Amino acid sequence: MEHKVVDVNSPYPLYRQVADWMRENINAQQWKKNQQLPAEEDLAKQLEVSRGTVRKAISLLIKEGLLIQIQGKGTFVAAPKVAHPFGQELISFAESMEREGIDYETKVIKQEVTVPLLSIRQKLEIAPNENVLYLKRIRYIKDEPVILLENFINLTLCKGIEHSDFEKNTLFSQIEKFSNSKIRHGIRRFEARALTEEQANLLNLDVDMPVLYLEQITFDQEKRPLETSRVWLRSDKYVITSVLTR
Amino acid sequence: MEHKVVDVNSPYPLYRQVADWMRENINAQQWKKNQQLPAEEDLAKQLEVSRGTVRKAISLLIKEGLLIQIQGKGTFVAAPKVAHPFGQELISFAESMEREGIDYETKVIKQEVTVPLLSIRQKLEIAPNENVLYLKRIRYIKDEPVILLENFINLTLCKGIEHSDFEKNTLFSQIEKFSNSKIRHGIRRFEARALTEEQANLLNLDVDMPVLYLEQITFDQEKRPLETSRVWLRSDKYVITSVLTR
DNA sequence: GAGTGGTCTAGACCACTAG
DNA sequence: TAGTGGTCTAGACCACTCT
Repeated sequence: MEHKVVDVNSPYPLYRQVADWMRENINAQQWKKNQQLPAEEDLAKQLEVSRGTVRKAISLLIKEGLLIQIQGKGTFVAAPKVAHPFGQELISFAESMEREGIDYETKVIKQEVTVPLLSIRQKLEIAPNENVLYLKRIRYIKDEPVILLENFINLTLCKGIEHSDFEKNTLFSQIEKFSNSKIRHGIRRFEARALTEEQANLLNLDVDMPVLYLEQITFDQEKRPLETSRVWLRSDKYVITSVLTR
Repeated sequence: MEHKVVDVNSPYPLYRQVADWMRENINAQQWKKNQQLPAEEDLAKQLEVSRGTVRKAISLLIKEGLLIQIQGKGTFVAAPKVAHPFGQELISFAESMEREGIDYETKVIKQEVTVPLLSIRQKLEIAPNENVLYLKRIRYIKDEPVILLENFINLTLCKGIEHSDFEKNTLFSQIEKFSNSKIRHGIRRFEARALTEEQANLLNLDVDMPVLYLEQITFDQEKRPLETSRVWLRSDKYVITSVLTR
């Protein structure tokens, strides 16, 4: 064997290292569609971890829609590739596109420190005099506008973030850097919306074209709201799929 | 103590029994919002199960959005009640409404055995001569139409289901009964759509009102497609929320 | 330092699938 | 019957939070 898959000295937990290794095997077609994986016990022996650790890694990839398990038969690479593993894992659009290997560009339309409206203050649980960073961006795929994003970032928790370059860095990475905490969970709410004229222009769509609209609040490990955002998605260009289990 | 929470002779796994007991405690306000739960170790001792079983139960309720865990602090009842725990668990609209205690009615508009179009056949992986049950229903909440559903059910796998009464029974329950298998996972795809005139009439909306549209395929434990459906949701009346973790 | 959740192990037995 | 995943246990140690 070339080199060990898992490294006990890594800052990442073993099950995450195992999952990353498996995801690589799938992406690189080492493990092909519908192919059966080695038994959990065998993988555990090969990687020199316990079966529980292998199972935890597998369960992550099942959530992502990459693997399927059938009792008595085995573990298999899932056939349909999921466009965006949306409903399960808190993942930014940037992270999702990077994981899928999609090239995209981000254009910042507005970036300013401001005092937000009540509805935003309530979501961020801040006082009337506290500032937020307002960010308005467009994401392009193949030079076509696909996502329009408005973010309101809690400046009390993310001091200094207002000077970041959001065309080069993702919002999540900057939030984790400046808030000195970890993004842990989020709430997303889906709706269908019509576009305003300005938004339609930005997304290169007709005004009465329906788009997927979602509102999101992102929290840190202490359940403090770091950010809230509104997102308009061209569902003709960017599909949101979710794999659910029972 | 009145009686044991878990029963080793039950057909349900222990972690599910523990999760059900916890959900009951939350619903009955025995455990109130933001309240801290006993430590995992204490719960395990009290319920006479291992800590791993308690952790598995807790992780289920975290997926449902009912609990929150913070390392070093504890496990807490989540504050915001989620409208529809959508993105995580494969759950039918009927099940979700029942769990939330929402009263609803179902009206069957059409129920017929038919040979479907190619796109449906592909989703259900059936031959050109195989029949499906086509079902068109509307769900009402407080006498207002909220959800329009079209289902195509694999009749090869669910023989006899075409005579069921779908105003009295949920689709999932009938599928599991007639297919003699268990629904295990599903794929959902979100879009925004405008309504046709007929659909607008059925949902009591204007034609150009955007609605949330979703397509779904439901599979059994062997990954065979049992059903595919198209759903139109009035997002002004029925909110889809999802709690995500990282 | 005490208390909490997060990770990991080694081993056991059960339930389901297939030959 | 052999091979697979599903469940469960008991115990260990680590990382984080709070005082």
